[in-house]
Amino acid sequence: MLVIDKFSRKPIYEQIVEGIERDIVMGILREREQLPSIRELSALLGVNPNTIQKAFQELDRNGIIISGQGRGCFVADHAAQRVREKLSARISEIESIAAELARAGIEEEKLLDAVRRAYHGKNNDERKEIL
Amino acid sequence: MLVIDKFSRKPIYEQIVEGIERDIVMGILREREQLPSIRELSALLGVNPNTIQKAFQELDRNGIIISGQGRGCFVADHAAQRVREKLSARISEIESIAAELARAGIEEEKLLDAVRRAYHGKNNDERKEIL
Amino acid sequence: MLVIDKFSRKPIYEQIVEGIERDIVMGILREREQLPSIRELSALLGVNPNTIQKAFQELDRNGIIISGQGRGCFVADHAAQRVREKLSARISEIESIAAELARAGIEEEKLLDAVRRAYHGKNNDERKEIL
Amino acid sequence: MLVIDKFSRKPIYEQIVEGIERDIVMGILREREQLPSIRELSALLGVNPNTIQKAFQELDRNGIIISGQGRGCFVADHAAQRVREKLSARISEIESIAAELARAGIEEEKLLDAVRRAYHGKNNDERKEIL
DNA sequence: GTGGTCTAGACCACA
DNA sequence: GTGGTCTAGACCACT
Repeated sequence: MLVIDKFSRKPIYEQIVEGIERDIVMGILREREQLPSIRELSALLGVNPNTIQKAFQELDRNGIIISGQGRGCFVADHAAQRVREKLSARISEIESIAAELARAGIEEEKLLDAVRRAYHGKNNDERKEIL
Repeated sequence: MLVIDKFSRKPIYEQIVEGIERDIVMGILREREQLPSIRELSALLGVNPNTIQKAFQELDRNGIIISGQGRGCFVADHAAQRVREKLSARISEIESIAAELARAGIEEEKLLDAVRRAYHGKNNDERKEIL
Repeated sequence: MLVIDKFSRKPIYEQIVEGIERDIVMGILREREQLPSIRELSALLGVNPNTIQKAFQELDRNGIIISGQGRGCFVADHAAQRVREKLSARISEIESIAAELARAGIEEEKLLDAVRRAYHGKNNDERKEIL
Repeated sequence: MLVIDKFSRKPIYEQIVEGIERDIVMGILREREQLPSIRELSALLGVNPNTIQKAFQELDRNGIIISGQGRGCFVADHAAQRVREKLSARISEIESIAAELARAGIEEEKLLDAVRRAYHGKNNDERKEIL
């Protein structure tokens, strides 16, 4: 859980943000639960504390965690809900890629299949039967 | 044709690459046709020549244009085809975003609708994200 | 009386200070009355004793409580009066915020309304900013 | 214009954010105008580039400036408007202070006067006749 | 112990 | 040249 790839083009702090959001949305991290401290995570991931701090700051800013001096960081109330909203915004990303492909003459069915594969493919995790 | 937005998040050279690819795939630029020179484009778009240069390099590297030294740049044979192949690769991008949203519990129908909107909706303006 | 919110942005010791001041000014705590001991309060609020200690120090420093060693803490004479003076100082805080908003072109009436709402409105819950 | 106080309790980066916002709302910085580069400001203010960067990042995040690699930072379209909205949010700050003072028995008229002073006092800058 | 800010200095991608 | 990320290491306020 929460592995980061130091050589990815995606900034480390973003990987951390997304990793934590993923843990929240999947229920691995529960609301009001305390997160590992910045220094702890820093040691754990082999990443500079400032980098973790930046990730936490971003999460805090978005109301996904609450952090306070001397107290530590906690998953905020309704965090999962907020993450879901944030993810919903990515739908427009799909729409804009699709529009680009549409213009280039790629068949619509191919894209629809890609989406269906993502939802029904073998790669779906065990959460399906939970919901 | 080929407007660039200096205030977009997207790197300028990338906007140029995509703009030219779009023109090729839509038949506005035809195979073996000569492209404007770097200096011309630079003046036309109000963009640093180095930036145009970088875009052309990228297109050359992908076999979409041929840029011999001194003789100017030409649309490569089968360029449209190659662009289409390149774009097809973006389907997997959609699939991976879809997988992420699936994991977060976003409904499949929302994504399918986004794709359909892109194909059948009016006003498919790719520059939406530019702000 | 005196609930603290561990998830608030406001430091816990500050919440305690303000809570006690509020109780004094509202007559819930009377002058010369003894306050609960640090250990008691600590247990009661689920808060680190050092934090209570810090809050009491602050109150002592401002002459609002008297904390002799070992004998416990007592509400000081004229405590309510001092709290009121301290609060009056916050009027200048309002003035400086108002000046800032004035400079930005916010309408005066909006601020006057905010004040009137605070005095005449229902449901004046200070803990609004807590999230 | 844009002086910072290194010894203030308010973080330097916040002072910079507010200073720039103030300049925007007062029309000193106009929309689409380029800001000084991070390194320039850094030298100018005697502050570490990272600190400036943090301030700019915050402004960017709020859509008040737009910054892009290699391009520099620019005041965003509708920046002044956004700043004004952000400031409007501070009215609730006034309301919550007012509520606190109301509870303590401070007279309403004192607060109203404070607001009026801010709007009609001698401290008002020259922008009054401009609007 | 915790998180938050700041500095110094490096490296990268973009124009 | 520009902004963006990361590291190392310091100091502060809060628990």
